[in-house]
Amino acid sequence: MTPKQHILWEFIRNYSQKNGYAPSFDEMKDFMNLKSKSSIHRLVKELEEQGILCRKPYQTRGLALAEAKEIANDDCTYLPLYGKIAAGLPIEAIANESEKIAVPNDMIGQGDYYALTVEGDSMIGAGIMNGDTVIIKHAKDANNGQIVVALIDEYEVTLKKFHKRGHSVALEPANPAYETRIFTNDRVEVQGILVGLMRRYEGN
Amino acid sequence: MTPKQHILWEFIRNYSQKNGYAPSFDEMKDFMNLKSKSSIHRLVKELEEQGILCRKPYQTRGLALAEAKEIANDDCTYLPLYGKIAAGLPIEAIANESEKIAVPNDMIGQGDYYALTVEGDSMIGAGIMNGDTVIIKHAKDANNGQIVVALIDEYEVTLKKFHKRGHSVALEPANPAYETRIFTNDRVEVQGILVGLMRRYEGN
DNA sequence: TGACAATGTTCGCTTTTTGTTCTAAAATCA
DNA sequence: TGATTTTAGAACAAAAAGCGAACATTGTCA
Repeated sequence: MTPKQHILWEFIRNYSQKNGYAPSFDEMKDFMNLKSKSSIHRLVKELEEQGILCRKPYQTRGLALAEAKEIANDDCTYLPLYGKIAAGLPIEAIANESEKIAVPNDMIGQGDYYALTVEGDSMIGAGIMNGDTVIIKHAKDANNGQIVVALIDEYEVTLKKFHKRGHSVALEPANPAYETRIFTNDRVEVQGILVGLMRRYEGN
Repeated sequence: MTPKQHILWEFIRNYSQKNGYAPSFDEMKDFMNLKSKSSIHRLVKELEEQGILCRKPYQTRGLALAEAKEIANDDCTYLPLYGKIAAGLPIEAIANESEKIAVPNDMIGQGDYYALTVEGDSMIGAGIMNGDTVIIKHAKDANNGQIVVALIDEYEVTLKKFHKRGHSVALEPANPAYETRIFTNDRVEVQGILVGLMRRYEGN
Protein backbone atom coordinates (compact mmCIF):
# COMPACT_ATOMS: atom_id res chain seq x y z
CA MET A 1 0.00 0.00 0.00
CA THR A 2 1.44 3.33 -1.05
CA PRO A 3 1.20 6.39 1.26
CA LYS A 4 -1.65 7.93 -0.72
CA GLN A 5 -3.52 4.68 -0.78
CA HIS A 6 -3.09 4.41 2.96
CA ILE A 7 -4.37 7.91 3.62
CA LEU A 8 -7.40 7.33 1.44
CA TRP A 9 -8.06 3.97 3.06
CA GLU A 10 -8.00 5.52 6.52
CA PHE A 11 -10.35 8.25 5.39
CA ILE A 12 -12.82 5.72 3.98
CA ARG A 13 -12.63 3.70 7.18
CA ASN A 14 -13.23 6.64 9.49
CA TYR A 15 -15.92 8.15 7.31
CA SER A 16 -17.81 4.87 7.07
CA GLN A 17 -17.51 4.29 10.79
CA LYS A 18 -18.85 7.73 11.52
CA ASN A 19 -21.66 7.99 9.02
CA GLY A 20 -22.73 4.48 8.37
CA TYR A 21 -22.03 4.82 4.68
CA ALA A 22 -19.01 5.34 2.47
CA PRO A 23 -17.85 8.69 1.08
CA SER A 24 -18.57 9.72 -2.47
CA PHE A 25 -15.82 10.23 -5.01
CA ASP A 26 -16.19 13.98 -4.71
CA GLU A 27 -15.82 13.88 -0.96
CA MET A 28 -12.70 11.78 -1.27
CA LYS A 29 -11.42 14.17 -3.90
CA ASP A 30 -11.89 17.12 -1.54
CA PHE A 31 -10.28 15.30 1.33
CA MET A 32 -7.24 14.49 -0.75
CA ASN A 33 -7.07 18.10 -1.94
CA LEU A 34 -7.54 17.18 -5.52
CA LYS A 35 -9.46 19.01 -8.19
CA SER A 36 -10.38 15.94 -10.16
CA LYS A 37 -11.74 12.62 -9.12
CA SER A 38 -10.01 10.62 -11.80
CA SER A 39 -7.11 10.01 -9.43
CA ILE A 40 -9.50 8.85 -6.75
CA HIS A 41 -10.86 6.43 -9.23
CA ARG A 42 -7.43 5.05 -9.86
CA LEU A 43 -6.57 4.82 -6.15
CA VAL A 44 -9.80 3.02 -5.41
CA LYS A 45 -9.17 0.65 -8.25
CA GLU A 46 -5.73 -0.15 -6.89
CA LEU A 47 -7.06 -0.73 -3.40
CA GLU A 48 -9.70 -2.98 -4.85
CA GLU A 49 -7.13 -4.97 -6.79
CA GLN A 50 -5.24 -5.57 -3.57
CA GLY A 51 -8.38 -6.95 -2.00
CA ILE A 52 -8.50 -4.15 0.53
CA LEU A 53 -11.75 -2.69 -0.72
CA CYS A 54 -14.90 -4.15 -2.18
CA ARG A 55 -17.19 -2.15 -4.35
CA LYS A 56 -20.11 -2.37 -6.69
CA PRO A 57 -19.82 -0.61 -10.03
CA TYR A 58 -21.90 2.49 -10.60
CA GLN A 59 -23.36 2.27 -7.14
CA THR A 60 -23.05 5.51 -5.26
CA ARG A 61 -21.04 5.10 -2.11
CA GLY A 62 -20.82 1.45 -2.90
CA LEU A 63 -17.52 1.05 -1.13
CA ALA A 64 -16.86 -1.35 1.68
CA LEU A 65 -13.78 -2.33 3.57
CA ALA A 66 -12.94 -5.92 2.96
CA GLU A 67 -11.70 -6.70 6.44
CA ALA A 68 -15.12 -7.79 7.64
CA LYS A 69 -15.25 -10.38 4.94
CA GLU A 70 -17.78 -12.83 6.15
CA ILE A 71 -16.88 -16.42 5.77
CA ALA A 72 -19.73 -17.80 3.81
CA ASN A 73 -21.44 -20.53 5.68
CA ASP A 74 -21.35 -23.33 3.23
CA ASP A 75 -24.14 -25.14 4.97
CA CYS A 76 -26.96 -23.41 3.24
CA THR A 77 -27.81 -21.21 0.31
CA TYR A 78 -30.14 -18.29 -0.10
CA LEU A 79 -32.71 -18.84 -2.80
CA PRO A 80 -35.03 -16.17 -4.13
CA LEU A 81 -38.57 -16.57 -2.88
CA TYR A 82 -40.55 -15.60 -5.93
CA GLY A 83 -44.03 -15.48 -4.50
CA LYS A 84 -47.09 -17.62 -4.36
CA ILE A 85 -47.75 -20.29 -6.88
CA ALA A 86 -51.24 -20.45 -8.34
CA ALA A 87 -51.25 -16.68 -8.33
CA GLY A 88 -52.19 -16.64 -11.98
CA LEU A 89 -49.07 -15.13 -13.39
CA PRO A 90 -45.86 -16.55 -14.81
CA ILE A 91 -43.09 -16.98 -12.28
CA GLU A 92 -40.83 -14.50 -13.98
CA ALA A 93 -43.52 -11.85 -13.84
CA ILE A 94 -43.83 -11.92 -10.10
CA ALA A 95 -40.15 -12.29 -9.36
CA ASN A 96 -38.85 -9.37 -7.38
CA GLU A 97 -35.66 -10.89 -6.02
CA SER A 98 -36.20 -9.00 -2.83
CA GLU A 99 -37.12 -11.91 -0.66
CA LYS A 100 -34.63 -14.64 0.05
CA ILE A 101 -34.90 -17.81 1.99
CA ALA A 102 -32.20 -19.98 3.50
CA VAL A 103 -32.18 -23.56 2.33
CA PRO A 104 -29.88 -26.30 3.58
CA ASN A 105 -27.41 -27.29 0.93
CA ASP A 106 -28.21 -30.95 1.19
CA MET A 107 -31.64 -30.15 -0.15
CA ILE A 108 -30.26 -28.87 -3.43
CA GLY A 109 -27.57 -29.92 -5.85
CA GLN A 110 -26.16 -28.46 -9.02
CA GLY A 111 -28.36 -26.15 -10.99
CA ASP A 112 -30.56 -23.14 -10.66
CA TYR A 113 -33.11 -23.14 -7.88
CA TYR A 114 -35.82 -20.92 -6.51
CA ALA A 115 -38.55 -21.10 -3.92
CA LEU A 116 -42.28 -20.57 -4.00
CA THR A 117 -44.99 -20.36 -1.41
CA VAL A 118 -47.78 -22.83 -2.00
CA GLU A 119 -51.28 -21.50 -2.16
CA GLY A 120 -54.26 -23.78 -2.18
CA ASP A 121 -54.83 -27.41 -1.40
CA SER A 122 -54.65 -29.08 -4.78
CA MET A 123 -51.60 -31.15 -3.78
CA ILE A 124 -52.70 -31.97 -0.26
CA GLY A 125 -52.67 -35.68 -1.01
CA ALA A 126 -48.94 -35.46 -1.69
CA GLY A 127 -48.33 -33.78 1.63
CA ILE A 128 -48.06 -30.31 0.15
CA MET A 129 -50.14 -27.91 2.18
CA ASN A 130 -51.27 -24.34 1.87
CA GLY A 131 -48.47 -22.06 3.03
CA ASP A 132 -45.64 -24.53 2.51
CA THR A 133 -42.45 -23.36 0.89
CA VAL A 134 -41.39 -25.50 -2.04
CA ILE A 135 -37.90 -25.62 -3.50
CA ILE A 136 -37.91 -25.75 -7.28
CA LYS A 137 -35.13 -26.58 -9.68
CA HIS A 138 -35.23 -24.72 -12.95
CA ALA A 139 -35.94 -27.14 -15.75
CA LYS A 140 -37.68 -27.13 -19.10
CA ASP A 141 -38.68 -30.75 -19.04
CA ALA A 142 -39.59 -33.40 -16.51
CA ASN A 143 -40.08 -37.12 -16.14
CA ASN A 144 -43.44 -38.70 -15.68
CA GLY A 145 -44.54 -38.70 -12.09
CA GLN A 146 -42.44 -35.75 -11.03
CA ILE A 147 -44.17 -32.75 -9.52
CA VAL A 148 -43.53 -29.68 -11.61
CA VAL A 149 -44.21 -26.00 -11.84
CA ALA A 150 -46.12 -25.66 -15.07
CA LEU A 151 -47.09 -22.58 -17.02
CA ILE A 152 -50.35 -23.09 -18.88
CA ASP A 153 -51.15 -20.97 -21.92
CA GLU A 154 -48.45 -18.54 -20.84
CA TYR A 155 -50.74 -17.34 -18.13
CA GLU A 156 -51.51 -19.69 -15.30
CA VAL A 157 -48.85 -21.21 -13.10
CA THR A 158 -49.56 -24.33 -11.13
CA LEU A 159 -47.88 -27.08 -9.16
CA LYS A 160 -48.99 -30.50 -10.33
CA LYS A 161 -47.84 -34.02 -11.00
CA PHE A 162 -46.51 -34.28 -14.53
CA HIS A 163 -47.41 -36.96 -17.10
CA LYS A 164 -46.47 -36.78 -20.73
CA ARG A 165 -48.46 -38.99 -23.08
CA GLY A 166 -47.57 -38.60 -26.70
CA HIS A 167 -48.55 -35.12 -27.76
CA SER A 168 -50.43 -34.29 -24.62
CA VAL A 169 -49.52 -33.49 -21.07
CA ALA A 170 -51.56 -34.41 -18.02
CA LEU A 171 -51.32 -32.25 -14.93
CA GLU A 172 -52.62 -34.31 -12.07
CA PRO A 173 -53.49 -32.81 -8.72
CA ALA A 174 -53.30 -34.79 -5.52
CA ASN A 175 -56.73 -33.97 -4.25
CA PRO A 176 -59.90 -35.81 -5.24
CA ALA A 177 -61.71 -32.49 -5.28
CA TYR A 178 -59.70 -31.39 -8.31
CA GLU A 179 -59.59 -32.93 -11.73
CA THR A 180 -56.65 -33.95 -13.82
CA ARG A 181 -56.29 -31.52 -16.70
CA ILE A 182 -54.94 -32.60 -20.04
CA PHE A 183 -53.35 -30.22 -22.51
CA THR A 184 -51.56 -30.41 -25.79
CA ASN A 185 -47.79 -30.13 -25.55
CA ASP A 186 -47.62 -26.58 -26.81
CA ARG A 187 -49.89 -25.19 -24.15
CA VAL A 188 -47.81 -26.35 -21.20
CA GLU A 189 -44.34 -25.10 -20.34
CA VAL A 190 -42.44 -26.75 -17.51
CA GLN A 191 -40.74 -24.10 -15.40
CA GLY A 192 -39.19 -26.27 -12.76
CA ILE A 193 -39.23 -29.51 -10.84
CA LEU A 194 -40.07 -29.89 -7.19
CA VAL A 195 -37.02 -30.96 -5.23
CA GLY A 196 -37.82 -29.99 -1.68
CA LEU A 197 -40.35 -28.71 0.77
CA MET A 198 -40.14 -26.75 3.99
CA ARG A 199 -42.87 -25.98 6.46
CA ARG A 200 -43.01 -23.97 9.66
CA TYR A 201 -45.48 -24.54 12.43
CA GLU A 202 -46.44 -21.35 14.19
CA GLY A 203 -46.67 -20.86 17.91
CA ASN A 204 -43.27 -22.45 18.26
CA MET B 1 -26.55 2.91 2.28
CA THR B 2 -26.79 6.39 0.80
CA PRO B 3 -27.07 9.51 3.00
CA LYS B 4 -30.81 9.84 2.40
CA GLN B 5 -31.35 6.20 3.16
CA HIS B 6 -29.36 6.64 6.34
CA ILE B 7 -31.33 9.67 7.46
CA LEU B 8 -34.62 7.91 6.82
CA TRP B 9 -33.41 4.79 8.58
CA GLU B 10 -32.45 6.79 11.66
CA PHE B 11 -35.82 8.50 11.64
CA ILE B 12 -37.67 5.20 11.47
CA ARG B 13 -35.52 3.82 14.25
CA ASN B 14 -36.07 6.77 16.59
CA TYR B 15 -39.76 7.06 15.77
CA SER B 16 -40.37 3.38 16.38
CA GLN B 17 -38.39 3.46 19.59
CA LYS B 18 -40.40 6.41 20.83
CA ASN B 19 -43.90 5.44 19.74
CA GLY B 20 -43.83 1.70 19.60
CA TYR B 21 -44.91 1.72 15.97
CA ALA B 22 -43.40 2.79 12.70
CA PRO B 23 -44.11 6.12 11.00
CA SER B 24 -46.53 6.36 8.10
CA PHE B 25 -45.37 7.24 4.62
CA ASP B 26 -46.74 10.76 4.96
CA GLU B 27 -44.91 11.32 8.22
CA MET B 28 -41.71 10.15 6.61
CA LYS B 29 -42.40 12.40 3.65
CA ASP B 30 -42.83 15.43 5.92
CA PHE B 31 -39.71 14.57 7.89
CA MET B 32 -37.67 14.39 4.73
CA ASN B 33 -39.18 17.64 3.46
CA LEU B 34 -40.59 16.03 0.38
CA LYS B 35 -43.76 16.83 -1.50
CA SER B 36 -44.44 13.31 -2.71
CA LYS B 37 -44.28 10.03 -0.90
CA SER B 38 -43.27 8.05 -3.94
CA SER B 39 -39.66 8.81 -3.12
CA ILE B 40 -40.20 7.48 0.36
CA HIS B 41 -41.60 4.37 -1.17
CA ARG B 42 -38.49 3.93 -3.25
CA LEU B 43 -36.17 4.60 -0.32
CA VAL B 44 -38.01 2.09 1.82
CA LYS B 45 -37.83 -0.45 -0.98
CA GLU B 46 -34.11 0.05 -1.29
CA LEU B 47 -33.61 -0.35 2.44
CA GLU B 48 -35.69 -3.48 2.32
CA GLU B 49 -33.64 -4.90 -0.52
CA GLN B 50 -30.53 -4.36 1.54
CA GLY B 51 -32.08 -6.36 4.34
CA ILE B 52 -32.08 -3.33 6.62
CA LEU B 53 -35.85 -3.12 6.90
CA CYS B 54 -38.61 -5.66 6.98
CA ARG B 55 -42.14 -4.80 6.04
CA LYS B 56 -45.53 -6.19 5.20
CA PRO B 57 -47.20 -4.93 2.04
CA TYR B 58 -50.24 -2.71 2.36
CA GLN B 59 -50.01 -2.83 6.12
CA THR B 60 -50.06 0.59 7.65
CA ARG B 61 -46.91 1.31 9.59
CA GLY B 62 -45.82 -2.20 8.83
CA LEU B 63 -42.16 -1.36 9.00
CA ALA B 64 -39.65 -3.03 11.26
CA LEU B 65 -35.95 -2.70 11.65
CA ALA B 66 -33.97 -5.77 10.91
CA GLU B 67 -30.80 -4.83 12.70
CA ALA B 68 -30.78 -8.02 14.73
CA LYS B 69 -30.49 -9.80 11.43
CA GLU B 70 -27.00 -8.52 10.79
CA ILE B 71 -25.63 -10.17 13.87
CA ALA B 72 -26.94 -13.56 12.95
CA ASN B 73 -24.09 -14.52 10.71
CA ASP B 74 -24.99 -18.16 10.72
CA ASP B 75 -27.67 -18.89 8.22
CA CYS B 76 -28.42 -22.30 9.55
CA THR B 77 -27.83 -24.57 12.46
CA TYR B 78 -26.94 -28.22 12.71
CA LEU B 79 -29.44 -30.23 14.68
CA PRO B 80 -28.95 -33.82 15.76
CA LEU B 81 -30.97 -36.25 13.71
CA TYR B 82 -32.02 -38.72 16.33
CA GLY B 83 -33.55 -41.37 14.16
CA LYS B 84 -36.94 -42.55 13.11
CA ILE B 85 -39.96 -41.74 15.10
CA ALA B 86 -42.34 -44.59 15.82
CA ALA B 87 -39.32 -46.79 16.28
CA GLY B 88 -40.66 -47.92 19.62
CA LEU B 89 -38.03 -46.47 21.86
CA PRO B 90 -37.70 -43.20 23.74
CA ILE B 91 -35.92 -40.50 21.82
CA GLU B 92 -33.04 -40.33 24.21
CA ALA B 93 -32.43 -44.02 23.87
CA ILE B 94 -31.81 -43.89 20.18
CA ALA B 95 -29.86 -40.67 20.23
CA ASN B 96 -26.39 -41.23 18.96
CA GLU B 97 -25.51 -37.67 18.02
CA SER B 98 -23.64 -39.03 15.08
CA GLU B 99 -25.94 -37.69 12.43
CA LYS B 100 -26.53 -33.98 12.00
CA ILE B 101 -28.77 -32.09 9.67
CA ALA B 102 -28.61 -28.45 8.55
CA VAL B 103 -31.72 -26.41 9.28
CA PRO B 104 -32.29 -22.79 8.26
CA ASN B 105 -32.27 -20.54 11.28
CA ASP B 106 -35.55 -18.93 10.43
CA MET B 107 -37.18 -22.27 11.06
CA ILE B 108 -36.12 -22.30 14.69
CA GLY B 109 -35.97 -19.81 17.53
CA GLN B 110 -34.75 -19.94 21.08
CA GLY B 111 -34.59 -23.30 22.76
CA ASP B 112 -33.35 -26.80 22.27
CA TYR B 113 -34.19 -28.53 19.03
CA TYR B 114 -33.66 -31.85 17.35
CA ALA B 115 -34.78 -33.63 14.21
CA LEU B 116 -36.49 -36.91 13.50
CA THR B 117 -37.28 -38.92 10.43
CA VAL B 118 -40.94 -39.75 10.12
CA GLU B 119 -41.90 -43.36 9.62
CA GLY B 120 -45.40 -44.36 8.74
CA ASP B 121 -48.43 -42.55 7.47
CA SER B 122 -50.37 -41.78 10.61
CA MET B 123 -50.09 -38.02 10.09
CA ILE B 124 -50.58 -37.99 6.37
CA GLY B 125 -53.67 -35.82 6.68
CA ALA B 126 -51.53 -33.09 8.17
CA GLY B 127 -49.12 -33.23 5.27
CA ILE B 128 -46.54 -35.24 7.15
CA MET B 129 -45.37 -38.10 4.97
CA ASN B 130 -43.25 -41.17 5.43
CA GLY B 131 -39.61 -40.18 5.20
CA ASP B 132 -40.10 -36.51 6.05
CA THR B 133 -37.71 -34.85 8.45
CA VAL B 134 -39.47 -33.06 11.28
CA ILE B 135 -37.92 -30.37 13.44
CA ILE B 136 -38.85 -30.73 17.10
CA LYS B 137 -38.44 -28.27 19.94
CA HIS B 138 -37.74 -29.84 23.30
CA ALA B 139 -40.69 -29.27 25.60
CA LYS B 140 -42.38 -31.04 28.45
CA ASP B 141 -45.82 -29.67 27.78
CA ALA B 142 -47.87 -28.54 24.83
CA ASN B 143 -51.02 -26.66 23.93
CA ASN B 144 -54.07 -28.37 22.56
CA GLY B 145 -53.92 -28.82 18.84
CA GLN B 146 -50.15 -28.78 18.58
CA ILE B 147 -48.42 -31.76 17.07
CA VAL B 148 -46.07 -33.33 19.61
CA VAL B 149 -43.59 -36.10 20.08
CA ALA B 150 -45.09 -38.18 22.84
CA LEU B 151 -43.62 -41.03 24.84
CA ILE B 152 -46.28 -43.53 25.89
CA ASP B 153 -45.70 -45.79 28.89
CA GLU B 154 -42.00 -44.99 28.69
CA TYR B 155 -41.77 -47.23 25.70
CA GLU B 156 -43.46 -46.11 22.53
CA VAL B 157 -42.68 -42.82 20.79
CA THR B 158 -45.14 -41.30 18.40
CA LEU B 159 -45.92 -38.08 16.57
CA LYS B 160 -49.53 -37.02 17.05
CA LYS B 161 -51.82 -34.10 17.55
CA PHE B 162 -52.06 -33.30 21.26
CA HIS B 163 -55.24 -32.71 23.24
CA LYS B 164 -55.37 -32.49 27.01
CA ARG B 165 -58.75 -33.04 28.63
CA GLY B 166 -58.73 -32.97 32.39
CA HIS B 167 -56.71 -35.93 33.57
CA SER B 168 -56.45 -37.57 30.22
CA VAL B 169 -54.54 -36.92 27.05
CA ALA B 170 -55.77 -37.64 23.56
CA LEU B 171 -53.26 -38.39 20.84
CA GLU B 172 -54.99 -37.87 17.55
CA PRO B 173 -53.56 -39.09 14.26
CA ALA B 174 -54.32 -37.37 10.98
CA ASN B 175 -55.33 -40.45 9.11
CA PRO B 176 -58.78 -42.01 9.19
CA ALA B 177 -57.18 -45.44 9.19
CA TYR B 178 -55.84 -44.84 12.68
CA GLU B 179 -57.74 -44.21 15.85
CA THR B 180 -57.35 -41.50 18.41
CA ARG B 181 -55.87 -42.98 21.54
CA ILE B 182 -56.68 -41.63 24.98
CA PHE B 183 -54.40 -42.07 27.98
CA THR B 184 -54.25 -40.91 31.53
CA ASN B 185 -51.85 -38.07 32.16
CA ASP B 186 -49.20 -40.19 33.82
CA ARG B 187 -48.79 -42.50 30.88
CA VAL B 188 -47.91 -39.80 28.36
CA GLU B 189 -44.79 -37.69 28.41
CA VAL B 190 -44.41 -34.89 25.91
CA GLN B 191 -40.90 -34.88 24.53
CA GLY B 192 -41.17 -32.07 22.07
CA ILE B 193 -43.35 -29.92 19.83
CA LEU B 194 -43.32 -29.96 16.06
CA VAL B 195 -42.01 -26.66 14.72
CA GLY B 196 -40.89 -27.49 11.21
CA LEU B 197 -40.77 -29.98 8.42
CA MET B 198 -38.38 -30.62 5.55
CA ARG B 199 -38.78 -32.98 2.65
CA ARG B 200 -36.57 -33.94 -0.23
CA TYR B 201 -37.80 -35.24 -3.55
CA GLU B 202 -35.44 -37.72 -5.10
CA GLY B 203 -34.38 -37.86 -8.71
CA ASN B 204 -33.48 -34.17 -8.49
C1' DT C 1 -73.63 -2.73 2.19
C1' DG C 2 -71.44 1.42 0.53
C1' DA C 3 -69.17 5.75 1.13
C1' DC C 4 -65.25 7.61 3.14
C1' DA C 5 -60.69 8.48 5.03
C1' DA C 6 -56.16 7.08 5.77
C1' DT C 7 -52.60 4.79 4.06
C1' DG C 8 -49.75 2.21 0.75
C1' DT C 9 -48.47 1.34 -4.35
C1' DT C 10 -47.30 2.30 -8.99
C1' DC C 11 -46.10 4.87 -13.05
C1' DG C 12 -43.92 8.20 -16.10
C1' DC C 13 -41.16 11.91 -16.18
C1' DT C 14 -37.54 15.30 -14.72
C1' DT C 15 -33.54 16.88 -12.12
C1' DT C 16 -29.61 16.12 -9.34
C1' DT C 17 -25.91 13.50 -7.78
C1' DT C 18 -22.49 10.28 -8.44
C1' DG C 19 -19.42 7.11 -11.02
C1' DT C 20 -16.67 6.16 -15.41
C1' DT C 21 -13.70 7.08 -19.07
C1' DC C 22 -10.86 9.52 -21.84
C1' DT C 23 -7.13 13.02 -23.44
C1' DA C 24 -4.08 16.55 -22.45
C1' DA C 25 -1.52 19.17 -19.18
C1' DA C 26 1.39 19.23 -15.20
C1' DA C 27 4.51 17.30 -12.05
C1' DT C 28 8.09 14.12 -10.90
C1' DC C 29 12.28 11.76 -11.49
C1' DA C 30 16.29 9.38 -13.65
C1' DT D 1 15.88 16.14 -21.71
C1' DG D 2 12.94 12.32 -22.03
C1' DA D 3 10.18 8.92 -19.78
C1' DT D 4 6.98 8.07 -16.33
C1' DT D 5 3.54 9.14 -13.09
C1' DT D 6 0.00 12.09 -11.41
C1' DT D 7 -3.55 15.42 -12.04
C1' DA D 8 -7.07 18.34 -14.43
C1' DG D 9 -10.88 18.74 -17.07
C1' DA D 10 -14.57 17.52 -19.78
C1' DA D 11 -17.87 14.34 -21.78
C1' DC D 12 -20.60 10.66 -20.80
C1' DA D 13 -23.27 6.79 -18.14
C1' DA D 14 -25.77 5.39 -14.53
C1' DA D 15 -27.87 5.66 -10.19
C1' DA D 16 -30.35 8.33 -6.84
C1' DA D 17 -33.78 11.42 -5.85
C1' DG D 18 -37.78 14.28 -6.70
C1' DC D 19 -42.64 15.35 -8.32
C1' DG D 20 -47.50 14.56 -9.32
C1' DA D 21 -51.15 11.88 -10.36
C1' DA D 22 -53.77 7.83 -10.50
C1' DC D 23 -54.80 3.61 -8.29
C1' DA D 24 -55.17 -0.21 -4.50
C1' DT D 25 -55.99 -1.77 0.11
C1' DT D 26 -57.60 -1.55 4.70
C1' DG D 27 -60.47 -0.20 8.29
C1' DT D 28 -64.38 2.56 9.99
C1' DC D 29 -68.77 4.29 10.32
C1' DA D 30 -73.36 5.16 9.07
